[in-house]
Amino acid sequence: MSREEKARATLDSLLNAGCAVVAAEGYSDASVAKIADLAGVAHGTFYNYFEDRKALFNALLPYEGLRMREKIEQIARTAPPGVQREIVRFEAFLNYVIENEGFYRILYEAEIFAPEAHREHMDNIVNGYLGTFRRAMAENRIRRFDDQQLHCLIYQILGMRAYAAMQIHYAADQSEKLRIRDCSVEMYGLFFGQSLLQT
Amino acid sequence: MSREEKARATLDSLLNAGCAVVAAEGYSDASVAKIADLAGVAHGTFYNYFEDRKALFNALLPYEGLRMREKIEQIARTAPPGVQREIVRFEAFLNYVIENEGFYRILYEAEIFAPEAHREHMDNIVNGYLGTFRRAMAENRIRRFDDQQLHCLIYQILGMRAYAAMQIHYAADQSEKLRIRDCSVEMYGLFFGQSLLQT
Amino acid sequence: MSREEKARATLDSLLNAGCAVVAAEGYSDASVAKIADLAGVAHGTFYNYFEDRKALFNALLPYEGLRMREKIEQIARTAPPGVQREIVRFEAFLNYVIENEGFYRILYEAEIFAPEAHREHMDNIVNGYLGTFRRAMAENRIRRFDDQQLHCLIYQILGMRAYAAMQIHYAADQSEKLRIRDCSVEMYGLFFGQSLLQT
Amino acid sequence: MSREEKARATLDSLLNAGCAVVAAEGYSDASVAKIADLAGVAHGTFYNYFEDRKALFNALLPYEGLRMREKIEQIARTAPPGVQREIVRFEAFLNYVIENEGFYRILYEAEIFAPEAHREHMDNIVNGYLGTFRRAMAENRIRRFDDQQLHCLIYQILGMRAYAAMQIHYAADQSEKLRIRDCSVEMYGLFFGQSLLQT
DNA sequence: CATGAATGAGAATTCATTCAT
DNA sequence: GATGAATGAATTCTCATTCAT
Repeated sequence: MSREEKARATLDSLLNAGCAVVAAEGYSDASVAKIADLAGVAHGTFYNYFEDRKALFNALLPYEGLRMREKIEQIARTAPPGVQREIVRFEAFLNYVIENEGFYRILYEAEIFAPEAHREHMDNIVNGYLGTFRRAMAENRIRRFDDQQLHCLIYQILGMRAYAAMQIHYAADQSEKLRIRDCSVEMYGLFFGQSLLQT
Repeated sequence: MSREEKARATLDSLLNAGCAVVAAEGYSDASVAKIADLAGVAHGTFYNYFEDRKALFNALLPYEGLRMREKIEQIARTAPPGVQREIVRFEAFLNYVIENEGFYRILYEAEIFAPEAHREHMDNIVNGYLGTFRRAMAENRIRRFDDQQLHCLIYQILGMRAYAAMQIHYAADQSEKLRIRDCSVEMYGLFFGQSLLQT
Repeated sequence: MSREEKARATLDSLLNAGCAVVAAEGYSDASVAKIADLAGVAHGTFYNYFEDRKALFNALLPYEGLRMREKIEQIARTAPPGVQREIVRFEAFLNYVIENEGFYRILYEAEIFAPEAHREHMDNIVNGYLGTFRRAMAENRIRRFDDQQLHCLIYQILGMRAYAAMQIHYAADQSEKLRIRDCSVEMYGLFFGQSLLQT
Repeated sequence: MSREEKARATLDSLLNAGCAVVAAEGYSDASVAKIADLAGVAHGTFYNYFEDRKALFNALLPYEGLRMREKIEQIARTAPPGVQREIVRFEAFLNYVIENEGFYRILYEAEIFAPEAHREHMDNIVNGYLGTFRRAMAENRIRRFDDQQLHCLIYQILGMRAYAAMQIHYAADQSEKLRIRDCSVEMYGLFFGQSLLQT
């Protein structure tokens, strides 16, 4: 391995260790010592890669969040555009949460412990939806909304999926998670489908 | 003041100080020292009233959350039962968040820092909605759902209002908060109204 | 011991330990850990008495410096006022340095590590001299100087005694220290006596 | 550039960077990292030129101190030997301090952070004065002193100029610095001139 | 020689909690 | 029951130095 490759590997170790520790114990208990230990590097090495603890925290959500968004979009593209695709997107999100147990904490504690990253993550997602909705409006697939309305709409959509994820997260076992997922998708379709159609 | 009254006054001081400090700085930075100082008692006194720091945290949400729920229901009761009332409830919640700036933190950080209280708070609210919806179904005011569906529905409703609150919380100024509130209520009505009616 | 007395005793322990450690190793190597250990208290206790490490450093010079100034003035008062007394004062200072080995570091490193305290210490001493010289001028015991001149004069006097102290501090052994002291006093008299007299 | 020239250039970079950083932040905060960065070399390169951090510190004072002594002597040679020349020397020193703001720290913190270099610097200066005074005595320009007396005399002279420099260093602005300089020279002449003449 | 990532000992500081008064 | 000094484990972060490339 070249020097550069090694550095990249160390950075990845730290990011992965960061994710693992935060997933397991939350940001609050994710000490630099634990993360460095798990990454297999000296404590000081941490600070060669991150300004401080907060900097790692702010790097976690982009690192994991991008992975999630890509996975979801990849699946979403298999569905026909429009309401149908949005429902697939919702389901894909819930599946991601089910399959990546720890992601829930990384994402939902970020508002508190990695506010910059959280804001950016939110903005990214909101912007993605803005584009989707504007296209849909342009093509007359949904009714018209002004920008303010679109923003409020999107936040409420995000709230639905966030709280569906919460419900799943706190479910007792795997089969309950799956049941909640299916039922949430159904309810989401109910809410979502009828409300946005042309009148 | 009798001994008992004095004790109750001290307890209240601590709870109020706890709310104030958490509202201002978040649970994470709400040290026992700060809370005791603000309450005007010695640090040691804190432990005569709470097992430990976590115990106070878990007491905060019931203390403030009840106040909120009462305020909201009081307003909700002025509206005719059914979809209309639920929309009023939603608006009342957003108004509460606007008027009680610090409450947002007490509530939304509780999932992390006061998980027991948060769970109970959620259960209380969910149960409230369960009753409301069951009555509405019994009276044929809304379509029928089974229990699983009701739970999922309610979580999504809570998600909407939580994220509308988030949007308001991060709004730049008061007038923007009010605009978001009004627009969110409108969107909520859109989602909510059409989806639940009898088909 | 009452609670208050105990607190005072702890504070004294810390101040004395601070002096001892700084005297032995210099401010630079005087860690809070070493000082607390020597004082026989927990590390955290240190911070019940001092804002931070710098605060202790700034407390050291007043603590020791006052002791020195009192000792010197007590001796100086035994001499007749005027040039004679000033020479006694100079000698008393050198004796203090000889007898209080560690004081040299506390005093001369303070310019770097406890700048506020050093500034105040200097001002105190300068003001003391200002008074002395103004009285002497008023009584026609020395020639006249304006304020600017007095300040410059005093700084040079302080430089003499500081560097005489330095010479003593680095002397190989006790007898050499004493020789340097006596000789410095003699030279000081030479410089000092002739220059200030009325012309 | 030959290999040797390049090495010399790197060494100079490090020495100049060392001076700059110490002048700006003091020895205490002059980390190897800052110095190497400013010199434009890798951290590891530092250790090809200096055993350790202390070694650089001990190199700084000779590097800058020599420059100062040469400058001063060059000016001093323009004055007639004797008391007159010594006063010019004193003034030249104060001017050097005024013109080389950062030098004050390099010089006066050296006693603590570069004790070997400081000792040598002092010895060099003391020896310079010893020669001067011995010549002056041989030529009957000043009264006679034995070696011990000469040493004490010289230390007190050095003290005067050091503290005059301190007074200047802490002066509020440039014009005050100049006033203090002029007044200090005057007072120095008073002390110095009358005391050393033949009696 | 130059590089710069890795090291790890050690520094300052915080704070929940205890307990003698 | 109230007090507040004492505790000490834990945390974040720094930096001189090393050494494989």
